[in-house]
Amino acid sequence: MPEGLPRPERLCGRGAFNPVFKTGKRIKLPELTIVFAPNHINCSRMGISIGRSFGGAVKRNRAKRLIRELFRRNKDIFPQGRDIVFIPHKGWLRDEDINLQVTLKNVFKAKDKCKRLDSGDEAASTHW
RNA sequence: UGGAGAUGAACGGCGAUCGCUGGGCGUCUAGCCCAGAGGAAAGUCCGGGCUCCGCAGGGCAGGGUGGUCUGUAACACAGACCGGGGGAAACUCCAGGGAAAGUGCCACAGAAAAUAUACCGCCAUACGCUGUAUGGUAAGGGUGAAAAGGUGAGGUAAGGGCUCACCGCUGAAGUGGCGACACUUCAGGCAUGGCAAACCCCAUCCGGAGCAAGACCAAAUAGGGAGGCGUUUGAGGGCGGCCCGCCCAAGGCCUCCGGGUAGGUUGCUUGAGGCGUCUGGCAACAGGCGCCCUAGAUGAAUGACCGCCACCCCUGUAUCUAUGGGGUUACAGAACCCGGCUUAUGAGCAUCUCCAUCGA
RNA sequence: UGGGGGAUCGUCUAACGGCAGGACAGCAGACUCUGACUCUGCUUAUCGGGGUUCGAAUCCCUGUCCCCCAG
Repeated sequence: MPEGLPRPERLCGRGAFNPVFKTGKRIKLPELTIVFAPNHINCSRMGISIGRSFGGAVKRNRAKRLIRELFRRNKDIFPQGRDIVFIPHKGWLRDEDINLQVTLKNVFKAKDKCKRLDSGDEAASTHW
């Protein structure tokens, strides 16, 4: 799988973000919240929503870069054909992101299992 | 060597891999090459450029500035100087015009808070017997943040610029300086208590909005829209608020087909640019010559990881030094562009100045 | 990004440059057999830092935070 992240694989504009927020499922982790919805395209797209309350411009850019890097390096963990939005929480960025990678792996593995068993998206969000 | 003050520059370097943004080349796709955050990019507190409002008119209102001169595109900025405060000095701080144009305020306390006045006092006179009345006085006490020149001497019933000397103040003249102002002489005999960051007066400056300005392309939706000419009348509208003044302008005629939302393109980075040098100037700065091109995103690019060197920190061995581990630091991220100001900041570096000590 | 407004007890609010007041809340006491109501008393505040002034919540400068508008 290529490790690039060109513009078609990112969410741009309010028109791309709003359907995800309206119809998407949410997974809440202590570090961040993940919202995802199916998009009817082959590849999956990602976006980051981060408000002013997270910190200054340096902190926000830092968080965005780290999340983008994580997504780009580990595309195979994430499900295909989804729009995924990451919302980092306030106290993040104090620790390293190694833990986050592992937890994300676990999350989506569990989700795949549930999907196979229940053949639905609903089961994943309850545990996390 | 120690302490203090002022100013300036810069915050790792090289290489490899995977990514992002812009530009160029290319068979326009694969790919290759080049470039890619700061001194504050921040706050948005001032001043400009640029764009539109037709031109950016006059007065009033409103707002800014406030020692002088100079610099500048302009400034609330900078430089030099003047005056005052601080410091032993280098140096530093000051919204630093006008209180005799007018209005207002000065709580409590105090006799009195600004045309002066008199609580305790002091003195004189009268009555009277240790007080009362009248008059004089403002030196002393007391109040207050502030009490109507200060100190000393003479004088006086007691006192008082009442008189004198010095200081301060005010006015006039002269000299020096572009000027703020300084100095000298003479006169007045003390008059203008403070607050203008209270209203205000004086001088001077300011048209409004802002790149989401503005220009262009253009799905959807509605059916009209746009441009030009022109007369009577002057409705209505526009020119930051009001008035004046100015302009557009209904109905008419002619010409044309567009309109403008979602979205896109542009504005968008060559500029009051930077560096070096010479000349003028005390300086800020200006001028001449030469060289250079140095981010341009739009859910918003500058990241991750590895190696070597450099620097810093820590622990043990060790004490010239070597080895091991960790870190690349603080504040912080361009959003039309400049000049400032303010604020946030870690460890240092360089230059100059002053003081103290030691040495020659 | 640009433009405008604001910050006062725990909460809502008032103030002429001169002792920061009121209501609710809290605490204590009184009343009551007890509680509620009522009464009395107390506690608690001018967003931070400078300046002007004798004196600042108020005037000026500067920072922090919040709200609104344009899109």
